[in-house]
Amino acid sequence: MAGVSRATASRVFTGKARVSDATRRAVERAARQLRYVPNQAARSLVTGRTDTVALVIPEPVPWLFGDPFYPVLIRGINEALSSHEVQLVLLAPQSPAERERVERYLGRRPVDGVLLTALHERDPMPERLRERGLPVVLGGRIDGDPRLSYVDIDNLGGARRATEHLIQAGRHRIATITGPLNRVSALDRRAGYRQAQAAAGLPPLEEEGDYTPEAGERAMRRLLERQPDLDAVFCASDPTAVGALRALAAAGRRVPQDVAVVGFDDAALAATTEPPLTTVHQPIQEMGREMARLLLELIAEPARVGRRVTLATELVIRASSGGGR
Amino acid sequence: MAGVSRATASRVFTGKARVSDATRRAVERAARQLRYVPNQAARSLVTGRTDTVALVIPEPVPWLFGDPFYPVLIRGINEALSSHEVQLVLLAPQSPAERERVERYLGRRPVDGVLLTALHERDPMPERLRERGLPVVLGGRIDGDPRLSYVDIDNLGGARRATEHLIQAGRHRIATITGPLNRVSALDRRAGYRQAQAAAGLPPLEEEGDYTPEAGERAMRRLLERQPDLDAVFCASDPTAVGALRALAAAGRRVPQDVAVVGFDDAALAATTEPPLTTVHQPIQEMGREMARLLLELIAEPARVGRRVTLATELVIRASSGGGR
DNA sequence: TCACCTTTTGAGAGCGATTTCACAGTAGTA
DNA sequence: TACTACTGTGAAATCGCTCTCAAAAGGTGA
Repeated sequence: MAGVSRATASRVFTGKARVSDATRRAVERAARQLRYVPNQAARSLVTGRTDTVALVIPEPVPWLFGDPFYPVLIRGINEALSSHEVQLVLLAPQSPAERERVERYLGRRPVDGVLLTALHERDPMPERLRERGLPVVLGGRIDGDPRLSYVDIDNLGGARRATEHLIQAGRHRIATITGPLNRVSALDRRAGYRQAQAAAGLPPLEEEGDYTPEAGERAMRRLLERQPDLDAVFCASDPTAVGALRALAAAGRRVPQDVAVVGFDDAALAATTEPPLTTVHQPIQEMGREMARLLLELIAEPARVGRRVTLATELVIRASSGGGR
Repeated sequence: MAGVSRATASRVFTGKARVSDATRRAVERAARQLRYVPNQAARSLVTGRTDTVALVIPEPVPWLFGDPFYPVLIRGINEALSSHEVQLVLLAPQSPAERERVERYLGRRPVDGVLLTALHERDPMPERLRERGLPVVLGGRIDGDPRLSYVDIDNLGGARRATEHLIQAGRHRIATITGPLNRVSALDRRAGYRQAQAAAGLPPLEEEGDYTPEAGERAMRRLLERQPDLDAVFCASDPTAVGALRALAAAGRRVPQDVAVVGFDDAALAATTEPPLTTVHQPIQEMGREMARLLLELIAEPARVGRRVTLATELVIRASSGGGR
């Protein structure tokens, strides 16, 4: 319709090669009239690229409690992707069967690369995908093949500084409510707590939670039974801290006068608790950006060895820990 | 490697044609050794199918407040999809620019069909996608081209019954806090409230919210100023009702003795408010199932005319409305 | 005007699968 | 034994695009 060969038309749509202005316009006009859009499958077949990357969120339950973790992460990812005309798709398997289906699906290479988050400690999925030749970047550290790239938050350092903050505020009977201990992030946060306690010569006092307020509340009650005179608690997540605050209120303890509380996440809800929550800020959007950057690198240069990035956390001091250091 | 032609190997992987048991096993063994997986792009090119459908969630902000709306919807969708070996991918554009990119992307037909939710009243996206020949099913009614298929919740009927319930409980000064009025669902719920009020000869008393607790709290305060002696409020969502409860508590009103409260959604949080919330249950998982079913039909038979399904809602009576009818 | 260089364009191969069509075997029937 | 009817398999076309290579067109300077 534009009076040119398929080759030239293709040049207009891919935009790489030079085409004279006149023909470009003719082709574009024809395309508009015909409502023509290049077929993705045919294009992928020859280029070997789909210009799509997947974010796999194998989280069965809550999209993180009322807190915009994924929206922020996604915004960061899209930020890095947008300049490359790469589309992000989400895969959210809600059961083990669906996880397997997602893995089979990804094996057929409908995407150029995969971002994985919310992994458990020894999840085999990333390694299997990498073996199939798919570029993979993890959100969150995992102890495994050193060829796997990841972007992590400095959970250990953040937890250590949070605990140190409590120690410097004069607290001496500091407990912790951990996250689910099959998650590396939970282990790292506990390790940070332990380091700080050990350095100050204080004994650890721990109860396991699972990052939810309900578990946090139960764990706090158990801690109060075990050690009624505790004067501080480091919670491995902000929702956990919310639960702990509830349990403390129910037990008649004042925060921060009787018990200081520190959380982790700097979720939106941290600023709105009563009292406002001292917590560890994690740069979620930057994490997304960095994950996407690494993945694009890996796609461009698949032979590349695994790269690891750890992003710094920052202590945000509010009223729940008894104020500034 | 299996000593057969590509044609036969293909027959094994597609599974449609008959292949002798011996060759099937030989091909499968070879595939396993070679780690061979059919390439999706090449397959799509010839079959014209991608065995993928997209769920587009153009929601910029909260993935619905701490409430698993999308996980439940997704579970329903996957339920209907799983028997057809069709993979669901999510597209979550977080800005107008990203929405456009998603639309361009879908135009290249990387999916067989599209599910759309959380639309505003006059959103042009579904119509544009349908024009491009993409099968589309909407989650939630939209007034537009009758060729568009949708699955809706009976918002009007649910709201009407909720209001009637308040009237039958002897309330006579019943207000409503609506949702964002650019959403069809919010308009329908308001219409249901109005119908019930008009039928009982009661005047409407309305404030606009946006389905969030914050807006609900503000709206409730405004209502109390406008009509201090109101004795009931119908809230267009459960989070809205949570906000309203906060405002009522702050104003010293007892629920349900002074003011009866009814919500809409039957979100998880409805059962845990103080007092537990009377609300309108919507069958989210069934909605997802039905959306996927309609879409699969449409993919199989694209010429099909638009189909509309409305799912019934159900009033769940708890303490916040003063008990049983 | 001619030789030479640069830009623009077209012909055709090829990406990796599926699928049609025809042809061997193999078995069943007369 | 000959004929028919299936089954199972392979050869080759095809899907819609991109990209290499070579030729045509357009410019430049002598």
